[in-house]
Amino acid sequence: MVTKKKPSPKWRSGCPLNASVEILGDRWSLLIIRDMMLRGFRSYKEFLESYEGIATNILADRLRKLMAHGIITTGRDPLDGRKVIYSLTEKGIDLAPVLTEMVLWAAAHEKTENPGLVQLIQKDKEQFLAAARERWAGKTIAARAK
Amino acid sequence: MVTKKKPSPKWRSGCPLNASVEILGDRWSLLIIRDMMLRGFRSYKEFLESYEGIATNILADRLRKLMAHGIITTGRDPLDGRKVIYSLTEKGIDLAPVLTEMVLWAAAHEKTENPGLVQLIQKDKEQFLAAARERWAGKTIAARAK
DNA sequence: CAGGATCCGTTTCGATACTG
DNA sequence: CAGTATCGAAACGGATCCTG
Repeated sequence: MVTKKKPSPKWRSGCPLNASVEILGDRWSLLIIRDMMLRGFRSYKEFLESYEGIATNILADRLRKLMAHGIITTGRDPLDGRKVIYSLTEKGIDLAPVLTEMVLWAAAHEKTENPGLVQLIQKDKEQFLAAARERWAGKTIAARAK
Repeated sequence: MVTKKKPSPKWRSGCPLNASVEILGDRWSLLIIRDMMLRGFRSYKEFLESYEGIATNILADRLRKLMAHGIITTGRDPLDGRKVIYSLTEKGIDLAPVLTEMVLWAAAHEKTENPGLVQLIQKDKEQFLAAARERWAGKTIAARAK
């Protein structure tokens, strides 16, 4: 039989978000970004042991995709050359407002976890974002100094 | 009836977003919400013909899930009793800030589509959100008044 | 005809085992 | 520790069928 090939330019653009939904519309990518941004995770092992229980191949795949999209970078821990660490890029850090709004929405409408963080964000959103940005800016530079 | 066999308590909670990632971390749900919020889509047919090309069973499934999560409701078009229309609930409308931040992020970092809308949002985010909220509040009430 | 439900071949995901 | 290989399970897409 003649097999129809799918070259997979399936996601035609034309409306906002069409391109980014590939990365933002994925559970694991979202959770990895959240864990880096909100919990400070940086290593493969930390993500693996995160209690969502991601599989090793899926984790590797998503890290690869996030790198391909320029949202994270990889490098060696400057303090311990054996360890591989991941860092958010500028583009990744810029997702903080998206994550923040998600957390606020979830807190308002779903049963909320970690009310402390939520209250902190609610109290001063701008300051929280600035702090997150600064914290990550330093780490990114450190990681880039390979 | 269809798949009702989903106990799957796989998603343990403990950190913000864990509960909501099920809906926010799904391509199709995200696109449906976007199409309702930004493009004013309301009917099954409109979603189906949206150029992302969703399959009928997938669309029906996602609409069901969005309803189960209380993000949309269904009802008859008050102007045409034969038509089924979907509306954002309050909870759904509250996703506007999340969508807005996503659009801004995508515009800043991916090749941007529909620059007009993006500029509109950038110019006055708060006013855009207020307008969206008001527009939908009216529609929701109209849809519920039947 | 709009709004789905059902069946089925294909693609992707994910749990586990294994490796440098 | 940081991943790859494998392989069954689930999701997807597409056509078709059903119901009001």
